[in-house]
Amino acid sequence: MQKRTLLKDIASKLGVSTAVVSYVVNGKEKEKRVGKELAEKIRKTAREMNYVPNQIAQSLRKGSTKTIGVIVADIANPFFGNMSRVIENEANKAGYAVIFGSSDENSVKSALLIKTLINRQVDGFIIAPSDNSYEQILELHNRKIPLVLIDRFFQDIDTNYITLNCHAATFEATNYLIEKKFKKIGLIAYQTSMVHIKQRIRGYMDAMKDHGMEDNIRIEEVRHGFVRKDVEEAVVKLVTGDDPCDALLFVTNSLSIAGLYAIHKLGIKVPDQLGVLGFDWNEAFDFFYSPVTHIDQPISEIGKEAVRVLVEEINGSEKKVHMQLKHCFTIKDSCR
Amino acid sequence: MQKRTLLKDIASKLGVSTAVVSYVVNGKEKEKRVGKELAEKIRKTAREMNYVPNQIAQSLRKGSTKTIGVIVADIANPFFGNMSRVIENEANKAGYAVIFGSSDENSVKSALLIKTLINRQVDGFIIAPSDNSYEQILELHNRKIPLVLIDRFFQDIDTNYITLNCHAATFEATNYLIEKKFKKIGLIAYQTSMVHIKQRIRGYMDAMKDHGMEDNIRIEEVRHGFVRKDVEEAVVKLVTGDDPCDALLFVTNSLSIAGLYAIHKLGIKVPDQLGVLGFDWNEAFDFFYSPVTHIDQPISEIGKEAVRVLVEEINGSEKKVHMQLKHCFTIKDSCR
DNA sequence: CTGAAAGCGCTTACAG
DNA sequence: CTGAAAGCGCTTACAG
Repeated sequence: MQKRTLLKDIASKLGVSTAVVSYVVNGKEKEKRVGKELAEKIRKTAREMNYVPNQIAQSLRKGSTKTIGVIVADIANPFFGNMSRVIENEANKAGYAVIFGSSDENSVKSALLIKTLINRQVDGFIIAPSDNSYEQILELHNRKIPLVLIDRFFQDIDTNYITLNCHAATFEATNYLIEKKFKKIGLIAYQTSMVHIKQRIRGYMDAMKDHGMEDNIRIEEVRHGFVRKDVEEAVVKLVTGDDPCDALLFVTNSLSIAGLYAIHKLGIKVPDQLGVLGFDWNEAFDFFYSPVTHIDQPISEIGKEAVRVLVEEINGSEKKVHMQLKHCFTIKDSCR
Repeated sequence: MQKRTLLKDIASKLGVSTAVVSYVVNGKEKEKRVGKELAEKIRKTAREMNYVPNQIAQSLRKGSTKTIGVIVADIANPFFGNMSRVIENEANKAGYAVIFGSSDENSVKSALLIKTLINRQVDGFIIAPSDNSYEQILELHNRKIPLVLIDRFFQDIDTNYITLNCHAATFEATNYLIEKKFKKIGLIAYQTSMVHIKQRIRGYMDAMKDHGMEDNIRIEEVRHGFVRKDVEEAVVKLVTGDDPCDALLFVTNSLSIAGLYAIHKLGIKVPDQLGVLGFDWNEAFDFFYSPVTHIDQPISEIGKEAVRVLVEEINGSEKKVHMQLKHCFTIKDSCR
């Protein structure tokens, strides 16, 4: 094993103290008024000896690891995969490394991840909080650990958050379906107490009510961990029988995909027999025989803002940022 | 900010040395023969004061960070997203955290990521090496930094690697197409010097030759960073004109998707006018109007083995592991 | 302009 | 059985 160069190796080679070397390699030669030739000599030797600072030692000394912890539901889900990619890029640009963890919407896993990351002294967190993680987030908040929530938030914890304006998204989507003359619009959502889902449901309900269609409101809530099965049952329930829905609105990426599988299996023709409106983009939407009209989240903007706000809090900002960004609406063929 | 509990806080509260406290919280009370009641008292106090060890300090002292660096081409690509998820789970089980980075198949980014992760003292690497990263991998190898390559490898660097047996995969796929009476089978690959792609091309060529079809070999190589455009041009070139291909074989996930877009756009009917065979699973394959027959990689096994082998090397194993796993073959409708 | 020394929070060989 | 002390590799206030 080729030995790593240390600060003191450079210092002893040059017969100076580690302090000067540290000043120079950290670009503080000006304020510490290190001699010009000495500085040059140190830089040259450092380069020759291939010196790279040990960041663990720096971290311990400075109390900052330049690392952020990111917890999402599942990094293999395209929505979170793309989001993670944006966060990674932005964080790296700002000099931070990122440790990712997937909670699977499970509060036990989430608690474990948070604990692990705290042990590792991350400078802050970006979290898409799972159901039942209220106490965990509250504790981070109380301990004043820099934190930005994404995708979801808690109404009575005053953390930073960057989310979609979910109500506006499903409100517009529902209005669009109504405008396209769909009458019996069913909604498929998760069974959860999380606000973002509640808002999505509320947006749908408000649009229905605005058009005097409250009697046609049909909502099915499915369980995490049983998505494929529950969605299939929900679709069957909503579109078969003697008073079937003529359109379905799904409120997340994974629900949309599971819904498409179910619709495909039932042999129902989209959009002739059934209008379909999805949430978040998924490559598969484009390849469905009737490309899927959907709500698009500004993933890139959410990720960038999350990193920006987090870095500001790490640097001492006390102002809490609450952003609810606007969706985009991509019209394809599935509900014309 | 609620102050963090330190080892010495517990020690001074109990009037003992930090040494004993350290022994107890690390479960070494047996071998250090700490008194039973004292051990119990320390454990209780640690719990009450909510003690969690500062892992940065531990790392500095022990010279091990219990962190691994993972570099893939793009974590937002489903293949690498799923792979990363497996690696994350396995690493966490083994007590390691994971720092991810995406190289975008760019050797400059890759070099930067490796440097950053080395500064951060990761205990080892799992890397899907990008084109032109030969020197970087060689240096890691020479410095004896624990390392497992996945998905790709270099023939003349004796690192651990866990990959697919790529030759076997395209060999079988091509044989399948031939068996289904396709005659002019075109291949779309990346323009690269990486062995895994070369092997995939070779598997196709060998199968063609075995059937005396060497004159029908048609290969197009596209550039990273221009996938959508180049693949479209390649498809046009291969399937139009006066001697068109009757089937196309794609050698990666992203090429397959780009190919499906192009085929869709051209209005070509699959499988009647053109057989299609893809690489790696993608949700979109299932939703293409003619679900895509494809080669499936054992992602879960690759990820698990990679972590297992890496942890063994970190723990001192000198034996290099070279595994080329067998693919699965999923038959759908796109080339019957 | 430069250096000696303390200290970040741990672990562990050593002495008692 | 227990404690005092060194040391991991840095940074930085302080003294000269």
